[in-house]
Amino acid sequence: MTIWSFSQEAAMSKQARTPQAREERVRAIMAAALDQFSHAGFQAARLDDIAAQAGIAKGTVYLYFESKERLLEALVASAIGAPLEAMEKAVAASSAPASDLLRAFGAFMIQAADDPDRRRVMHLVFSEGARFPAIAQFHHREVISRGAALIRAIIARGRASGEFVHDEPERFPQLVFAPALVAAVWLHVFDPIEKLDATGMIAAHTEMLLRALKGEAK
Amino acid sequence: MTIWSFSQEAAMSKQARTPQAREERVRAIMAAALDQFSHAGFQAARLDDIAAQAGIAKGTVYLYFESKERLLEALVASAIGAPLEAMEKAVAASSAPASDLLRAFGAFMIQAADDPDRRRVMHLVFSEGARFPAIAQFHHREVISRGAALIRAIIARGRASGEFVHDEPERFPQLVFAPALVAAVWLHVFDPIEKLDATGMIAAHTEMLLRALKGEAK
Amino acid sequence: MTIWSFSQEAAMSKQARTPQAREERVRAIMAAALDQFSHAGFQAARLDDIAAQAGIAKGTVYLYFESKERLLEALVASAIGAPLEAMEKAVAASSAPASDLLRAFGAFMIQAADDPDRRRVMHLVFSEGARFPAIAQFHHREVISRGAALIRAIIARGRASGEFVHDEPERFPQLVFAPALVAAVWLHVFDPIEKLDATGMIAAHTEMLLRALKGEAK
Amino acid sequence: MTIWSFSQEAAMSKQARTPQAREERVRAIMAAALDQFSHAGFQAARLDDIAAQAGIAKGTVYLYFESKERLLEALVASAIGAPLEAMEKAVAASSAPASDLLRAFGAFMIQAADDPDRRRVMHLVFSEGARFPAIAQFHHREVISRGAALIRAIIARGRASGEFVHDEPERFPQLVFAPALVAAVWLHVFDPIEKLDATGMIAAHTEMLLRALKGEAK
DNA sequence: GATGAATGAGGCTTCATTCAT
DNA sequence: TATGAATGAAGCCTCATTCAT
Repeated sequence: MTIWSFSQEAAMSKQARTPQAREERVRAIMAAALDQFSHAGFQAARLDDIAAQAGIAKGTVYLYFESKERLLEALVASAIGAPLEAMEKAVAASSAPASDLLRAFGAFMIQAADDPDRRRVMHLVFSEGARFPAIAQFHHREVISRGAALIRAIIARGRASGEFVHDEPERFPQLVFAPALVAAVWLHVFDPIEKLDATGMIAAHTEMLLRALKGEAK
Repeated sequence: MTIWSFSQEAAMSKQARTPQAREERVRAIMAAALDQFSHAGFQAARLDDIAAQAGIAKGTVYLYFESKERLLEALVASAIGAPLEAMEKAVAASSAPASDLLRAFGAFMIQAADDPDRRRVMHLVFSEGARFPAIAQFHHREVISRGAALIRAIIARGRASGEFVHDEPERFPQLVFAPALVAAVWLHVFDPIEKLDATGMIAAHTEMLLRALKGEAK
Repeated sequence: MTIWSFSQEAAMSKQARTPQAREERVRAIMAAALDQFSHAGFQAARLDDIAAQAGIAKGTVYLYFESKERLLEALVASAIGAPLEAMEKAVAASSAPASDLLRAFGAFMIQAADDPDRRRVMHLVFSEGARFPAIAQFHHREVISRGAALIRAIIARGRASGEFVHDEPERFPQLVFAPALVAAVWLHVFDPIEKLDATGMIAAHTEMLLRALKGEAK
Repeated sequence: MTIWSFSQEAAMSKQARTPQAREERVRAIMAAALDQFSHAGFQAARLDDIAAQAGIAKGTVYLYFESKERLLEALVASAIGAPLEAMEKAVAASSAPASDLLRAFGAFMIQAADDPDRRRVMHLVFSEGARFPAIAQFHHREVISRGAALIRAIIARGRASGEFVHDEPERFPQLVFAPALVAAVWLHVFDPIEKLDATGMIAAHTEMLLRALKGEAK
C-alpha cells in the first residue's frame, strides 16, 4: 500500500467518488431531511441540523441538492417505493376474488401506516403540498391516482363477478384509503394526546367496506 | 344622519374603542391570519401581510395578540363554533332512529367540509398541530373527542335498538369522520390537480356506513 | 352646586387646569421618569411604564413634555435643588474657619449621597451625559462648576488665613468631590455585590483632606 | 512571496479559519463594539454599525458572540488586562517603603486613566453595570476587589513600618481610587465642556494621600 | 386637557446560500 | 469533493410619537 493509495482511502471516507458512495450520501441527507422536515416543518427545519444529522458539513448538501426546496421534492419522490407496483402486478396477475384483493389492499395500507417514513412523507405532502405543487403533483401522480386506479379495478372486478353489488368506491376511491390518511395525520398530530391503533382501525375499515359493498341495504 | 349611517361610521372608524369595534377588529385580524396561514403555512406567513390584509398597521396586531403563535392558537380556538353542540343536543334530545342520527352526522360533516374556513382550520391543525401542541390539544378536546363521543353514542343507540348489528365505529370513531378529514386535506392539496366532490363523497360514505352497520355479509 | 360644577370637579380630578395642578402633574411624571430611567437606562425605559407609574395615560406625557429626551433634560434640570445655593451663601456670609467650611461641604456631600433622587440624577448624568450634551452642560454649569468654585473659595480662604498650607484642590477641585461621585456610582452598580457606607467614606475623606491640606509631610 | 506577505494576506483573508485569524476577528469586533457602546450606550448602539466598523457583515458577529449582551460581557471581561497582576506581584515581592508602593499605585492609575479603552470599559461598567449584573460582578471581582486588596495591603504595610499613622483607606479603599473613577467619568462626560488633566489630578491626589496618611492633624 | 388605539420605522437575530480554502 | 466561515435579506416584535375621540 502506497502513501498515495492510503491518502486516497482516507479521502474516500469523506468523499463520494463512486456512484455507490454518492447514492449512500444522498440517502443519508434525505433521511436526515425527512426527519427534520417532519419534526419542524419544511420552513422551520434548518439546513444546519439536516447536515449535522447526516454527518456532513452544511455546504456539502448543496453538492447534492440545488436548494432546500429541491431536497424536499427529491425526498418525496424517492419515498414512493415499489409497493404500489407490487400491488398493481398482483391485481393484474391474480384471479383471486375481489374480496381477497380488497383485503390485500387493506394489508397494504396497514403496512404503509406502520412505516414511519412512509407516514412522514404522507404528512409532509399533506402539510406542504399546497405550497409546493411539485410534491403534490408527484404524490398525486405516483401514489394517489395509482391507488385510485387500483381500487377502481378491484371494485369493478368484484361487481363484474357479482361479489359486490355497490359501487361507491368506484366514484370515490378516497373512501377506501381514507383511514390510511387518518392514520398518517393522527399519528403525527394527536398521538401524544390519544393513541390510535392504526392497524386495528384499518382492519375494521376493511371489514366494514366488504360488508357495505356486498350487503343489501335493508 | 341616521342611526344606520352612524353605526356604519363607527364600524369604519380607525380606532376600536368600543367592545364591538374591538371584537370586529379581532375578527378581521383572525380572518386575515387564517387566510395567510392557510396559504403560506404558519412559519412562512408574514405578519406584514396579515396586517395589510386586515387593513391595519403591523404593530396593531400586537395590540390584540401577544405573538404570532398566540394568534394561531386564538384562531383555532375561535373556529370551533357551535355546530357540534347543536348535534350533541339533537342526539341527546331526539328519539329518532340511529340511522337518522348518523345521516344527520353525515350532513354535519358535509356542512363542515363545505365551509372553507372550517376546512382551513382543520388543515392548519393537521399541518401545524405537531409543532404547536396547544392547537392539537384544543382541537382534540373540542372537536375530535366530542365528535368521537357523539359517534359512539349514536352507534350504541343503534345497537341497543337493534338497528345496527356491528360496532366497529364504537372502537374506531375515526372510521366515521375519516372522509371529512380527507376532504379538508384534499381540497387544500390536491384540488388543483383533481377536483373532489366532497359532498358526494361524504354522502356515499354515509350510505356505505349504514349498510355496513346494519348489513349481514352474504 | 350645579350639575355643571359637579362635572367640572370630576373633570379636575383628571385634568390639570390650575397652575398648581399642572406643576403637580409635571412633578409626578418626572418622578416616575427618574425612577424608570434610573432602573432601565434612558433608552430602555418605556414611556408606557413612566406614564403608568405617574398614573396617567401615555399620550398625556406629551402634553407636558415634547419628547422623551426633553423629559430627561427637564428631569436633570429640576433636580439641582437649592442646596448648593445655601452652601454658597453660607460661605459668602460666614467668617468661620476654612476647616469648618470644608467640613460643612463634607456634610453637604453626605447629604447628597444619602438622597436617592440626587444620586440617581448624578448617575443618569454620568451615564447619559455623553449622549445628551444638554444634560452634561446643564449639570456642569449648575452643579459641577458651582461646586468647584465653592471648593476653590474655601481652599483659598484657608490658605489666606494660614489654615491650609497646600493647594492641590484649587487646581483639582475634583479631588474634593470625588467620593461623592464614587458614592453615586457605587450605590447604583456595586451595592448588590458589596455594600458601601457612603457617609463613613465621605467623613473619612473629609478628615484626610483636612490633614493633607494642613499637614507637613514628615 | 515572503513570509511577511503571506501572513499579511492571511490576516486580510475574508475567512478566519485559523485560531489566530479567529482571535483577530474577535478582537476587531470587540474593538468596534467598545467604540459603539461607548459612543451610543449599549442599548442605542446598533449591531449594524459594529459590524460595519469591524469590516464584516452583520450576521458574522453572531458567529463569534451569541448576542449583543454577551458581546458586552466578553468586552468587559477581555479588558482587564494584566496590569493589576503586575502591581500585585510588585507589592508582594518588593520590600520598598509603602510610600513608594502607593506612588506606584498612583502611577498605575495614571496609566489606566490615560488608556482610552480602559476608560471606556470603566465608563461602560459604571453606566450599564446596574442593568447587566454580569459585568458589574466581573468588574468588581477582577478589578475593584483586587485593587482594594492591594490598597489595603499597602496601607497595612505602611502602618506596620510606622510610615503611615492613619488608616482611613483600609476601611475605604475607594478613597484611593476615587480619582481614577472621576477621570473615567469626566473624560467621557464633561471633557468637551472643560478639559481635565487627569494625570495631574491623580498625581496631586497621590501627594495629598501620602501627606494625609503620614501627617498629624495640627 | 386626557385618553389610549394606531402607527410604522427600526433593531436584533436567524438562516439559506455562496465561496474561499 | 468537502468544508464551514461569511453573507445579507428578511421577519418578528418594540415603542416613541401621533391623533381621533
